[in-house]
Amino acid sequence: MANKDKDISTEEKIKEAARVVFTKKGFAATRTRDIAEEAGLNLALLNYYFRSKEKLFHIIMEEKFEQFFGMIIRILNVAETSLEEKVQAITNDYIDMLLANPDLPLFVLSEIKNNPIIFSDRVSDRLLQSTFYQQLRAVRPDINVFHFILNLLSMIIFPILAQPIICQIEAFKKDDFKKFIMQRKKMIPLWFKSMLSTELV
Amino acid sequence: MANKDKDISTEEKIKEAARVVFTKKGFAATRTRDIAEEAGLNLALLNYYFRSKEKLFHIIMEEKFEQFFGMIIRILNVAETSLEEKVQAITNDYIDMLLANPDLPLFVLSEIKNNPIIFSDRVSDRLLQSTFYQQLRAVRPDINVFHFILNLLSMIIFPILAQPIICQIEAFKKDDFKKFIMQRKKMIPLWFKSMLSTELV
DNA sequence: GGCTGTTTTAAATAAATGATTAAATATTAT
DNA sequence: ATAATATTTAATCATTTATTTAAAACAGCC
Repeated sequence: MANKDKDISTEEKIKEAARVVFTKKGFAATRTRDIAEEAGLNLALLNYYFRSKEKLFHIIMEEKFEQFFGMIIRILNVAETSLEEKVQAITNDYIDMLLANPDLPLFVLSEIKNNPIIFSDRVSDRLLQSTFYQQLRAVRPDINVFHFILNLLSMIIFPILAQPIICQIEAFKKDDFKKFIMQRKKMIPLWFKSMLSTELV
Repeated sequence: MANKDKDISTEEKIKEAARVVFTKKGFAATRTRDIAEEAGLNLALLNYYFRSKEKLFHIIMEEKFEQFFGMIIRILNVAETSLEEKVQAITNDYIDMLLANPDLPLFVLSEIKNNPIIFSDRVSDRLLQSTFYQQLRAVRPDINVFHFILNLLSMIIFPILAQPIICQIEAFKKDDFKKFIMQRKKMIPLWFKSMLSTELV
């Protein structure tokens, strides 16, 4: 084998370019030439290192799915933390992650819709067996607590999805958007708590 | 001019097929052949009636943007209704519309992101000048009430976006998803009210 | 029926794009 | 240093796909 440094370097350059372009434009809209250009490399190298556009895409997609779901699952499954602590942790860490990866949610939602494979690691099951889920059920045995999980994720993720719309509002420039989202770090846990104790008439 | 009925019929057949395919797959992933096939018509007719794939797409896109934003803007601008009534109306009507058009939100978000044009009718400005916005400010002058608008839309729209994920959960079959969303019609207004009266520490 | 303009069709064209090849260059091992 | 191996490049191929064309089918009208 040749120089390991260089091997990793070009292969990783391609993957990094693929991450950027695929998550920004999705599978169908990205051309292999876009990735090669983003990486500053010859087009043929994509097929040399990864056999095809599809194979490269699958690698990136799996990575991104793990990035999207992994953090949620891990936090919700911690046994020692309280409900409030989990909400706080999700809100904080997930907002930070999404601000650093604003293309991630739309990418994941789009590609799952195009190709609703059964998740290899059964994300959904792990969610339903999480300690968070059990803790919620203990507080609100009267309703399907999946509503609350969805509300929490909605309030965190949707504003990121809507960023291109929100940023067209006069009052919002690039910087303001980040500030606006950061404000939510404090408020979402409070709102969540209020919702959780809302009586259904 | 020849038979008007037939003119409208084929032209409308193409538009209807284009609505279905474009909203399901987005611009890049749909081939003109897909639309022709969906319409049951010869491929060349697309270019005969509409000059190009792009021109046809723009027509559908404008339609869909109006469908997505129009109802919100109209309800939020009614002068006579109370805050509670507006929340109730948005929740009810918008959930119904989205259940009938589940591909709409992802389509709109994707295409706006690809091409963040300034909206011709200034959706964002109309939102900031709506009576709903003023009513919210009257109740909560202490914080940026755009947070509340976003929370409301998040809780309504995000579950539809996440349907392909949600429906992989064992407990959710197609029918259950609709029931689940319908339950939210009653709860979202109550949750919203709770959030609105949440004190920030 | 025959003329006129419109609509539809099948086939041709041209551009875009994923993939391959063969030669050139660089790296490693002997 | 030299052979062997691995990587990179430019050019090309093959396929897909949007668009055009030219002729056929059709409708309305005198």
